[in-house]
Amino acid sequence: MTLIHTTADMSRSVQRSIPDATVARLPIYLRALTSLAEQGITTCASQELAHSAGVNPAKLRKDLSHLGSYGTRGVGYDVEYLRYQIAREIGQTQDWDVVIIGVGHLGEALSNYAGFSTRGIRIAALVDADPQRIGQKVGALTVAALDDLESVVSASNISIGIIATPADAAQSVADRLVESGITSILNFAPVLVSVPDGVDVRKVDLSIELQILAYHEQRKSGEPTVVNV
Amino acid sequence: MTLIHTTADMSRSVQRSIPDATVARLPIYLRALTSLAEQGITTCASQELAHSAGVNPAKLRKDLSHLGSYGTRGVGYDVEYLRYQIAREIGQTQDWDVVIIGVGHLGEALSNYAGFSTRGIRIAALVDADPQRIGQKVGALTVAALDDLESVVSASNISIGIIATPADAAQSVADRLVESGITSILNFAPVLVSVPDGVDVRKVDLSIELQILAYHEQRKSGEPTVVNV
DNA sequence: TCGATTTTGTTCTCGCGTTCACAAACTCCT
DNA sequence: AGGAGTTTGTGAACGCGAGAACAAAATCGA
Repeated sequence: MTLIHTTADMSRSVQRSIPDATVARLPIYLRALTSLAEQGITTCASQELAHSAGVNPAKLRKDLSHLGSYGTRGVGYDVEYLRYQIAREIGQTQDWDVVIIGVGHLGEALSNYAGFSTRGIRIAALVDADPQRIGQKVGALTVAALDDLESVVSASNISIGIIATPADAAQSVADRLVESGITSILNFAPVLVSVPDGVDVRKVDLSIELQILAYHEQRKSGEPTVVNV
Repeated sequence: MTLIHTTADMSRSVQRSIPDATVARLPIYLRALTSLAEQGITTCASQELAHSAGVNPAKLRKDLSHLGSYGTRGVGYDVEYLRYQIAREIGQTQDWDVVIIGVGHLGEALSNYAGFSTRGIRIAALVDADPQRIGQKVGALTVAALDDLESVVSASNISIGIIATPADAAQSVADRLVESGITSILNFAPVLVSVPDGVDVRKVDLSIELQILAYHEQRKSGEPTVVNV
């Protein structure tokens, strides 16, 4: 087997820094592989896998090449083996505990979202500032007080925080998450939160997604006249 | 066969094709400008605006230059004027009607989301397949039957569809949206939907966002101790 | 064993987006 | 009026990612 018997050269700096664009696609490949496995398919070529993931075969192969050589030339990829390798790479061999701050409609929807559990995401705690909300049950969880955020985080194995609060509370919540040792944040509040270096923030902005669609919609309906010869 | 039209007429046909990356940031600038206006600020330099939008000043200026020359050298930008110009460009001088398909937890959260109305997004209809859900009220809206999707869309001015169904229903819903004349879709279902050319689909995948964070989290905690084979 | 076939892993090229750096243009002050 | 000080708009350099094309490696058949 051609294992990458790394020469001492690899030990410098970051062993393998996978490009961001690739990292963002690995979960898609993982999902596609899981789907193939459920259909009883044990081997697949980059062609098929790329198609069911909606990407170019060359891009798929280049993405996978960042992880190592897990395919066999002339044959393709072993579905189960590749699935495991990707899962290991993106940390899906373990569960990741998450706290949701802000149990409004969105926070509640997130805590009820069925898709998380099969992808290694576990909602471990809910936190809200509203005294009337505190103590209420959402699914199997009880809403804790925002004041107790730090103790909630440190009492469990939580490593990711989801901000589902109104915009004006987001920065303060982010600060307290960082204070509690959280270094990964998913922010749904429509505001920019600033955090120290070393903390990752991803932002999901529902309004902006729709505004982008509206822009294109306007262009489509607006001026079909100018197109010519 | 892929048909590639002559590129010679590009100079005229697309009068102003704003780069995608810029379009995605215009709503952010708009939000920042609105915030400045609420503070009574009437003029701002690219420096400040860029800071409150979280981008590089040069990038901001280049983005704005795609819309036209709305600034004054030596002075900066008139907040209200620029705000209007961006709003006009991205179609926020009018309201955009949206239909949500799938009134589960997520669909309900979206229909209650307060942030839409101030950004020109109006939830105009809700649709679900579950007979028990049909006829129920969510806010001011009544849930319509999925069977009636086409008539719901054509009876109103709806131009954008939001898919908030389970994954296995998404493609079928997308097909029917396209059939109804919808050309802009926001897809929350964790599956790739394929649509004809001319239809825009944006995808929001909550699991993937968390999986990306988990990947970085793993790298951060995993190996500050480097390999040494 | 050898050639034909298949499919991966990688190299190369191209285009887009980001950022720097600077000229153009505007205001203010003397 | 003219120079000093600002700030925009844009040309140019750079880096990253996408996709095409090809060499390397594995299987299969004679």
